[in-house]
Order: sequence, then C-alpha cells, then structure tokens
Amino acid sequence: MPNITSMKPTDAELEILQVIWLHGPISVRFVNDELNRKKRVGYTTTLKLMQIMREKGLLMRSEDGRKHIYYVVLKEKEAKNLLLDKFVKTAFGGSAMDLVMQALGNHQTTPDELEELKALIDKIERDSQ
Amino acid sequence: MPNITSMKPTDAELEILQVIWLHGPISVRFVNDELNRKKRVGYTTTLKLMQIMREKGLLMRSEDGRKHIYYVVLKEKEAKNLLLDKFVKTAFGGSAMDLVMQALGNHQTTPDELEELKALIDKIERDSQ
DNA sequence: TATTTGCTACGAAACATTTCGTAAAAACTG
DNA sequence: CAGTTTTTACGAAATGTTTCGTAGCAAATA
Repeated sequence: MPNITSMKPTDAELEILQVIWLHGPISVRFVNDELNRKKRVGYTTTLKLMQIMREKGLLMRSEDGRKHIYYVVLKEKEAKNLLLDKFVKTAFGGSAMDLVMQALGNHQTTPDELEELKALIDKIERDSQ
Repeated sequence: MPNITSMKPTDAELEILQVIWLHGPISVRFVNDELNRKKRVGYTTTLKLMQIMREKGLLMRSEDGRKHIYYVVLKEKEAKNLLLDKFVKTAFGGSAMDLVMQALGNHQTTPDELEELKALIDKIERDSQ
C-alpha cells in the first residue's frame, strides 16, 4: 500500500517526479538534462536523488542492459491527491473548500474552464441525491 | 516587501503559523500548548522555532513586560495565496484549475459550500464581461 | 587493443530543520 | 525574603536534504 505522503517527497524529489510523469519511464540522463533547462545541477546529484527515491519506494526501475530506466510507482493522479490532502491540512487547516475558493479567486480562468467546473459541480449535486 | 515563499516556511513553521492565525497575537506558551494537543513537543523547541521564524521575518513580537507576544507579519490570506501559488507550481505543474477540479472531486462538500462556489463562479463570469 | 566516454555506486561534505538541555533572570508564592 | 515556577537565550546534537567527488566498470571509438 504505497502512500506518497508517508514517503514525503521533498522539493527536489517533486521536480524529478514531474519530469517522469511528463516523459514516462526514463533514464537518469534524460531527467538531468530536463532539470538543467531550469537550473544547473550535476549528473551524480540527480542520480543520487533518484537512487534515494527508489529506496524510499517512490520510484522503481528496470535494468535495460547497463542503463537503468526509472518510473514512478504511484499514478500521477493518486499521488497528487495525496499531496493535495497534505497541503490542505498543512496550509488550509483541512478545508478543501477554502483552498478551492482561494485558488479560483486568484488565478485567471478561461470560460471553457469555468464551464467544465460548473459541469463538475452539477455532477456532484446530482450524485448526492 | 515580505514574501512568504521566499521565506519558505517549513512544515513545523506552518503548524505554528496556523495556530497564530487562528488565535491571534499570542505567547509561546499558548502555541506550545496548542501544538501539544496533537503531538508531544517540548517548550524550548517551540520557542526556538518561533525565534528562528522571527529572524527570518515571518513573525514579529511585542515585548509585554517579560513575556513576548508574537504575531504573523503577513495576513493569512496573502500568505496562503503565496503558498498556494508555490504548491500549484511544484505539484500541479502550474495549473490552478487542475488543482481545483481535483480538490473538488475528492473531498466531501456540503450543499451550502457548493452554492457559495457557484456564486463565486457567477461573479467571475460577470466581472469578465 | 588502448583510450575515451558514459554509466552506476557510494561516501561524505555542506547545508537546513528539528529537537532539547542548560543557564540566567524575572515573576510568582508561601 | 527564600524557594519555586516561568520565561528567554543560546549552543549543540540529531536528523533530514542536497550536492558532488571519486572509483570502478562497461560500452563505444580510435
């Protein structure tokens, strides 16, 4: 029963998770190149972090000959759910609705997005009947 | 120009911020008692943390005789906005709407809350005319 | 085959966070 | 006033995170 919040990914680890979620099973080299588009970081730093993440159970890898190919244990959506839960607790005192209201109020939204959101609300209301 | 994300409150610091936001300007003793409702933590630990938070510029204090009374520099709402921005970036790749949809879909909501949310959406739509 | 390149493993330094013990002084209590 | 309690200051240990250097080996290349 993997649980990403009990694994507490750090900020650096989260950056790596994002890259892997976006680009699929992937080599250390690729992750490091990707990270270096934003900031300078040495290859062995990234390697070490990914090794630690594997020890923690955050990543797994297949050994394709000499190279190792890493992938995330949890699906993106469930992982983000767990992270979200934790964030709601630590920053918003447990109120998801507070977070939703504040996020909505302070970010640009397109009409399409608002329609999508209204559809979701309708669905929630219907399901609760 | 205070900015809570550049100050990077840690998890322990965030717990303290929550207590102070909730209970107003407050003594170390009160914060520590409050924290101890959830977990055991020594008085000097809380004291030290709050001293560090003051050095970082997260808290200020007034010296009421012997006791020190601490308060948060940033208003709750602006602080949470900054934290939210950072979380959206690190965990949701920058998409606030993704976060909103996921938060809504995965937490219990009362009919009242949904009404409030719909009102906010209406307001956003009206304002964008 | 000899050299270079690229990969993993690993230890450890540098840094940050959390925890607490001790000391000193003020405030309270009997 | 003497003793106890409460408070702050501070140093430092314990723990967690991030970074990188070095070594050893395999693969590619000259």
